[in-house]
Amino acid sequence: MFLQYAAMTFDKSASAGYLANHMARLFARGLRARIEPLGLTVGQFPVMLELWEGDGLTQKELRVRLDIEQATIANTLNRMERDGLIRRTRNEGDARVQRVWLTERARTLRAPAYAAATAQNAAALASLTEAERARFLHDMERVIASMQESEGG
Amino acid sequence: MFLQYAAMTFDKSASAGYLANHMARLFARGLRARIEPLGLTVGQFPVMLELWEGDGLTQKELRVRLDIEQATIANTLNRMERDGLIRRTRNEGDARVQRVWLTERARTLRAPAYAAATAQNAAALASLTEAERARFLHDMERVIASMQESEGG
DNA sequence: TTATGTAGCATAGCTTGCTATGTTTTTGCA
DNA sequence: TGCAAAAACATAGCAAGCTATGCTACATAA
Repeated sequence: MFLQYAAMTFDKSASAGYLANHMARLFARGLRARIEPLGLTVGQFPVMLELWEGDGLTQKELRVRLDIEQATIANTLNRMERDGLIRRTRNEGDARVQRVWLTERARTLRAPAYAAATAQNAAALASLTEAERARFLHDMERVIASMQESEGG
Repeated sequence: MFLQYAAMTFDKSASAGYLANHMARLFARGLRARIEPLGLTVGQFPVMLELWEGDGLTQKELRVRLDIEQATIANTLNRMERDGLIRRTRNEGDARVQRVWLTERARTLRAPAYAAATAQNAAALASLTEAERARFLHDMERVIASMQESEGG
């Protein structure tokens, strides 16, 4: 009886995938509201994080570091170039490769963007203690690692 | 010095929002691969979970339960009707309201869809103990609740 | 050297999320 | 009763994710 019951129900609030999706949408909503005044979008944000740490990266380097598909990064870079956040140059020595550079405007956004992301993270983690936050981040990393493994092999 | 350093850097692997987004994308990739043979998509899946528990819900009821925007659920329902998963009827008594009903085909997908979601959750949580999983799900619910609060007020 | 394969990027077309806005029906109040 | 506000849903248009496919440049092997 119990097994049959278990097979016929699915508690969404006990589903990691369901909760992860909901949590990520709420993070995106909050961050979107905070960075919209800066002229940034939530998809551009992770690219900016990489480039603020050091630009001149190739499209492939961004794709690998951010773990997104090649077509996704290509389209995001198109919008970022359109919006005046980046410029792209061809690589000498290998004409297939392009390098991505921040514009001056993009550089000025760094501090307020960090502040926006930090504020959103703080709001999200408000009810957790410092120890619980560290543990929670670590658990997310473990879950990410598990899915990356089951993806690759 | 330390504060200045902290203000000028942003460790993405220490950012809850960054990790939540990455984790949710990996969940979606895995679930997409598992339910694609069933003719279901990741956006339709949460709607199906609600309807399998009892159909005849209104669009507004789905919107509130799933915490997505009205336009999003409207478009998802359009695709589900197109794909033969649901039918919509007008509510007697209030012509503005519609009720959503599963088709026979949609009902047959319940067991294999539950199995797919369960398998994806298991793969994701493989490296966590049973106690850690429970704690992790609970922490996600707390984080979700915090963001919903800061949204509403 | 030439043919074949691979690497890097672009493009087409889809889903799923969002905001903004329009339409119709119902409600509520003067 | 009639009119304004609100409620429920539809639609337009954008961002960001995906798969599939195409193009060009480079590498490699016969």
